[in-house]
Amino acid sequence: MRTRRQNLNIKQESSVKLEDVEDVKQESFHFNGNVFTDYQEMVDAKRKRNQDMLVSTGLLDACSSIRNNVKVEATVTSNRGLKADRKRKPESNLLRRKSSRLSGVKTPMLSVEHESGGRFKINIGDELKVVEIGSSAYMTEETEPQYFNNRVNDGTELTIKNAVKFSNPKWLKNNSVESAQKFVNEVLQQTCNITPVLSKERCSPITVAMDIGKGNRKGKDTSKSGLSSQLDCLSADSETFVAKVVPERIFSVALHPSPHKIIAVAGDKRGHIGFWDTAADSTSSTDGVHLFKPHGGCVTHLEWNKSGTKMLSASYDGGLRIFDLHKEKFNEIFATYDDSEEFKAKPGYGLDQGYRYWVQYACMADKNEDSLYLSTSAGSVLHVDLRSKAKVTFNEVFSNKKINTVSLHPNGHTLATAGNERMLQLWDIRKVQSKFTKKSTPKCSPVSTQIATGSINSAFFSPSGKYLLSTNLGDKIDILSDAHLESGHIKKPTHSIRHDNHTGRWLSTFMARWHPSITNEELFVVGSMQHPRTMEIFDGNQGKLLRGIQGNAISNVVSRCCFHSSSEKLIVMGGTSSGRVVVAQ
DNA sequence: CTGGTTATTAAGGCG
DNA sequence: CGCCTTCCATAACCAG
Repeated sequence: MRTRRQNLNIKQESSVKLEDVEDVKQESFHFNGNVFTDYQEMVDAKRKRNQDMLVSTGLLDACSSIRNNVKVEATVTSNRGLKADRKRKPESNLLRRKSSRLSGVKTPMLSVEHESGGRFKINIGDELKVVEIGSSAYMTEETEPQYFNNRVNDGTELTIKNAVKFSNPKWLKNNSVESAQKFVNEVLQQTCNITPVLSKERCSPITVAMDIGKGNRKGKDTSKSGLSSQLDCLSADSETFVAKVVPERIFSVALHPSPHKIIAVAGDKRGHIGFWDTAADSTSSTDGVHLFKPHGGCVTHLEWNKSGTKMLSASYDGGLRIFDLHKEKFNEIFATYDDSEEFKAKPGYGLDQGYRYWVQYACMADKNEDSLYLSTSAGSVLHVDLRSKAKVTFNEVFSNKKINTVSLHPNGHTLATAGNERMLQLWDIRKVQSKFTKKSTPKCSPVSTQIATGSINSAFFSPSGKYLLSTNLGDKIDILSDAHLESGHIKKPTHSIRHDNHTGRWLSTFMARWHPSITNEELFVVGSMQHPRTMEIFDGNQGKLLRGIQGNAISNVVSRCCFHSSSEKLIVMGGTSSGRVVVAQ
């Protein structure tokens, strides 16, 4: 908006200037019906008009009062969690990129030949010498990725020990491997051995009190219902609610389903996955944080299975892994490869199209780790069924542009895709599947579509299947009711909530996400650009904001959020672009 | 119509 | 504290 206005101003100015140039010849200047012989006089008159306008409309006062009120208190960044070990920082061979232009260095014939994953190949002058520069602080001069797409290994099994060791050494300690091993054995495994009590008490659902959607939450005593009091209680005020869990920007978050322990997981830009046992002994040096690096690129999705024994991780590097806490491995279950001869035996052979092709998103179909849906930057959607012989049961182009998320309706056959083509599309998977097996049928088309005014960051079906929730760059959060029953063009969302989704390129995009439990009220959580930094909880039925969580623990924009699966206690987590995780409970 | 350019965004690191 | 870098984003705009 500001940009547009600025551009407009520039345009107006420049057009005025052109007129002025004309006027110079006649040596008179026109403004507002008056003629000026002196250019400066005309400019002054114009400035006075503008100033009067600002004063008379009260804009100046409003601006200064807003500025005073909005003045953000400097937040103290938490020191909990991962701590950098300066001694371990690689010293001399560290190459940091510096701007030659800004430091006034004359450039020879420089050209960037190729850039990928932060690695540059630069041609210098006539020699065409290829230089690679590691952009990441810990990357040394060793260059060519050892494995396809910079993956951490060739797809063979990945032990806890190695997963820890692949992490950026700057954030590791001497005992990191042992403490991670201990965490898996003593915390994760034991938590999972206790039978969940969730299902038993699910029959007493908490209900939404109708009076809490009215903005400020004053009627505390009138609403005694479980949910509203829980919403009120949610707090992010304590320093113990935040920790640095991964070194870099968080792309994905997940909470372990155990009702006994709150274990938060976050995936970052470089392929790290950090676990945080929020109840860990505060005397421990890492505050219960354990770092692994099973991937070579952004970890775009993390998802636990129902029992909490396995966790799927998906990455831009094209690899999908399952962290199995009993096997104690981060094993690759599927990975894309190009059509090089050496990969012929791999199930993902020939999928990778090289330049600008990557796996954007992957998720389980109904928490089943054998059935996975993937979306790619090229607009294709794949279904990977590990039980089938071919593994890839379809690979179909659904869009001309990148698809950001896929979501399967609980009915098992309606798939929602959303992406940069500004379209939300619903597909009948059964038809796509049959098209893939019998190659005769024509191009498959979506059952229904909804057009958005900007790229769509995400679209998810609610756990009950009633709603479809999408977050788009037209600054809207849209809720569609019974979208899976629609056909053709969906004209209007049931609720359309204005929401600033303009995160820019340094922050992960917002994706509003549902509470995973099926209850009467369907809640969703989303990050926000608001000051002070906020996590927002909405009521999906009403499309209304129920609670904005703020507090000392939230010192950055929380880009990615999720709920704990417990239907008894509300627990929300969020991840920021500095690798910090907030848990509000 | 399309390929190229630029503004925008937040936060950590470094001097 | 102030400046610089980050960079697998998007959108709007502009030139060819």
